[in-house]
Amino acid sequence: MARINKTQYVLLGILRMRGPSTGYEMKSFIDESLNYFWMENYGHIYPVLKKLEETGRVTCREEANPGKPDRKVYTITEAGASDLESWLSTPFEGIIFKNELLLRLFLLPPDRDEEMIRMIRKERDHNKKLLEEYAHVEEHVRSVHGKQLNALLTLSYGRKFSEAVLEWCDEAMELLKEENK
Amino acid sequence: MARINKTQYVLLGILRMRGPSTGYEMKSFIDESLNYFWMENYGHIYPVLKKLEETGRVTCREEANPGKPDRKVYTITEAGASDLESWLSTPFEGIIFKNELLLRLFLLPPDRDEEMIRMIRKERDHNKKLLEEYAHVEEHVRSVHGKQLNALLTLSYGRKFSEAVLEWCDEAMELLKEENK
DNA sequence: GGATAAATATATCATAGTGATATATATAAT
DNA sequence: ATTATATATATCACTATGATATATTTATCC
Repeated sequence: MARINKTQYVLLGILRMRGPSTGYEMKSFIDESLNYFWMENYGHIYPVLKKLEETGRVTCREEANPGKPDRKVYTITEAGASDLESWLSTPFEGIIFKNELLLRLFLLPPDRDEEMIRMIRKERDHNKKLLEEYAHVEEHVRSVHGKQLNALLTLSYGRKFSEAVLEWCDEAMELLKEENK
Repeated sequence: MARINKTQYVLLGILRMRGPSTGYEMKSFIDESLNYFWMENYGHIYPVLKKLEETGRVTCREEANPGKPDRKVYTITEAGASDLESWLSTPFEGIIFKNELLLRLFLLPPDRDEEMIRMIRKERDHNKKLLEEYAHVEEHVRSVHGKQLNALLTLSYGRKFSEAVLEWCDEAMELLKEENK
């Protein structure tokens, strides 16, 4: 199974959703909206945009932008839209998941419980903060977009996940404390 | 912040934990034990092993292995162990998380609820299966290793996560059904 | 007022990481 | 008898990441 470049579909999807945009605008949008479950960076966005143009899936018009680099405004073509649709209809792969906390806990030799506890506590704090953020974002989404189902679904996923992590942290700490009695 | 190659620490950690091993054995171990939160592949393991040897963090002895390629058995050196320790004491980054399901839900235009439901159902089934697997593995870990805290902690993380996903799937389906009434 | 940071906008580079594939043989399962 | 799996190494092309370079305007801080 050939590995496929998903960035191209992210960009096509955003162009379809938001209309003509620059690479910079799309990156900002990704950072705001997809950040909890997907990320992209310029080092990938610009080359992919170039390739999308070469293969006729987007068109580009340059706009003068006094003092700053010219804006390259991309628009999705019909070929691009149909390409996006056909990708959307393929079966998808699961979640790519690399958890450095679990890796470190696993690699740490026995009798290093203090370090474990320190790491777990950090993770706990982090997820507490995330949950607060989600609450704010959800409020914002509900007020601004009416019922933006997609956004709400992805948000609730993030919330469920962080809640699960919090529970796990508490249980893990309990286990470690018990062990040290 | 320079990006660092984590594979090297995974390999050093495994060598410290399991003693002298070949690349193949370490890959098998990763697939069995870390698979739920970390993965590595040969395309990275072999080059990194070579580099670890060049930088004196492992030693290598070749063993004849009639009919098959020579086994290259790697052993962690003191330099390697201290390098591992110093990495273990650095602050760690969060979870790398790329969720293709959420991406697709987000990119799908409105009024495509059937497709959404299909995707969510698939995710639900997948996590149901995972939970069953975890139950078996946990039994095995508890019986074989006595109280292997690390393994139990990572397992319970996986369980919590899948449970959260199941809950989310059910809620998401409810939301979608309500919307279509 | 002057310095600093952030926003706008493009792009490239080296390195990290992935999936497929090549090579070769023994053994186990169908 | 055939096929799949396990053992064992290694490379390749491509994807993805983080840092950095360039250049200007605008906003913020002391």
